This record gives sequence, structure tokens and C-alpha cells, in this order.
Amino acid sequence: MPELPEVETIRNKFRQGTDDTPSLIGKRVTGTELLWERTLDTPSPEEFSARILGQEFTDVGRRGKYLLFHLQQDTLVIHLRMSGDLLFEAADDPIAPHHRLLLYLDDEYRLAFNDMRKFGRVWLVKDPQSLLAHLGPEPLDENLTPEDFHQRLGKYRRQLKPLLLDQSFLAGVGNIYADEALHQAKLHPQTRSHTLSLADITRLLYALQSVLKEAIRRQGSSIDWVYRDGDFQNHFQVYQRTGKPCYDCGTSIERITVGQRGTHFCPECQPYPNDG
DNA sequence: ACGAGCGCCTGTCGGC
DNA sequence: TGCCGACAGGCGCTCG
Repeated sequence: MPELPEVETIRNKFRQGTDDTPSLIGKRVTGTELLWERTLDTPSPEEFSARILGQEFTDVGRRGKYLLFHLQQDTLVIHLRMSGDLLFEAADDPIAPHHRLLLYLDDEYRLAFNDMRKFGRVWLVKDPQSLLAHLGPEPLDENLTPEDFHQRLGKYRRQLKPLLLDQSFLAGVGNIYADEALHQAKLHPQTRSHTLSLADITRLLYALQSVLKEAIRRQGSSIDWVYRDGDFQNHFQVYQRTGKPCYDCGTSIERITVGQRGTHFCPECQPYPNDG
């Protein structure tokens, strides 16, 4: 579920702290509890516990949708997938449903990885580069120019929507923000990537960046019961607005399936290109 | 090269 | 009321 803006919001929460959550930086891991074995990808549970105990958090980063919790000797890498969340709790709070991994901190607090659908994964590695090597550029990297984007897009003859969701093409965009950015750029989700003009591509890159920045500013999107603090769900133009009028032209928003993902768009503002 | 199908999981919602 | 399918923010795999 969480995409770049939600992951960035969580990263900021644990790096800087909030009104009710202290920063993780400087806290020491004093205990671990693995409640669902498959949540831990690497290394074995025994080695994980032995290696992480005693280490202090030194920084919290993000690459694409991966959270990077830097420790003194290792990096704890977490991917939240569809339903993962991270919670800062008192060490003696009752263990909530769907908690999968607990890290006790200085015997006073704990960091809880909660993940209803169990798709999320955790790694403890010396160097996260090997895990992240497959990722494409960060969409908010200011060095990513429309010309770069043009060149990357031209290498494929793929539908735009699945291409934007491909993390090796661009890191961090998921189903919500792909639909929102394509609407802002006035591009049909099934447009073939190699048919776009430089003007189209410039508009698409700008739309991706402005949608992601605005979502980060609003602390992400809160759907269901996760990420309650986010506000961006109140500003969706197309996502989950099937049958409702487009704010720009009044036409009913349509929902189709593209690359096996629900896809929302305005058939008037985002017409299917004539050449397919 | 590209996309469909499926597996991994649990939960909610709408239709009958 | 209960059952059943569709769907959900992700991604890795196989198969044409």
C-alpha cells in the first residue's frame, strides 16, 4: 500500500520524532521478538537477534518504497508492501493484532512492525546497496531532467501505467500516485511510452513531482485505518472516484484494469491516443 | 520485450 | 443471516 509519500512520512516521523514519538536516533536495541517468521527475509532469526542487539540507530533514510534504518554496524531495511505500518509503543503495551516483529529500545519503548496481510519484509544487511541496485531513479531527484526521462521512456514500448509502477524504471510510485499523475499530465494510462513527445514527457515528470510533493506535504494518504494522519486522500482527482464527475470537465471518472491493477482516469481529459 | 496469470495473506464490502 | 466473489496502497515468479 504505502507509496513514496507515505514511506517518506514514516521516515521523517522516526528520524525527527513528533509530538508523541521521540526520534529513533540514538536509541539502542535491547531485545527482539519475531511473531511471524516469514516477515524476516535475511538473515536467520537467530543471527538477526544476535547481530542487532546492542546496536544504536544512527539515521533513517528511504530509497523508493524501502525504509533504511541505519545502525552502527548494519542497516535494517523494511519494505511495507500492501499493509505494513511501523508504530512506536511503550515496551509493556499489549501486543496488538497483526504485529509481526518487535524491537525493544532501551527497555522503555519498542518499535512494532504491524502488517495485516504479511506481505512486508525485513532485512538486516551490512550494505543495503545489493538490495536496492535494481531500483530506477528517485522521481524527486532534482538531477532527473525531462531529457533523461525522455531517453528512459524511449527504451520501452510499454503502456505508461505499468511502466510507472515498475520500480526498476522509477522508484517509489504506486497505484494511487500513478493514476493521479497521469490525470494531471492529461495522458491515458495505456499510452505507449515511445509515442510521447518531449512536451508530453516534461508534463508527465512535472505531474509526478508535483503530486508526490503535495502528498508528502499532506503527510501521505490515509485509507482504511492506516496512516491516520495523512490528508491527501481528500484531494484525489481520480483515484477511487469511479463514476464521480471529473473536477476539470464533469465527465464521469472511469475505472479499467491495466496490468492487473485498478486504474482510474477521465476519458475526456485523458483520451486514448489515436495511434494506440 | 511485454503482459497475463498466479501466489502470497487478511479483511471489507456488496449482491443474492 | 450467511455465503461468495471482487477488490485492496506490492512485487516476484512463470509462461507464452
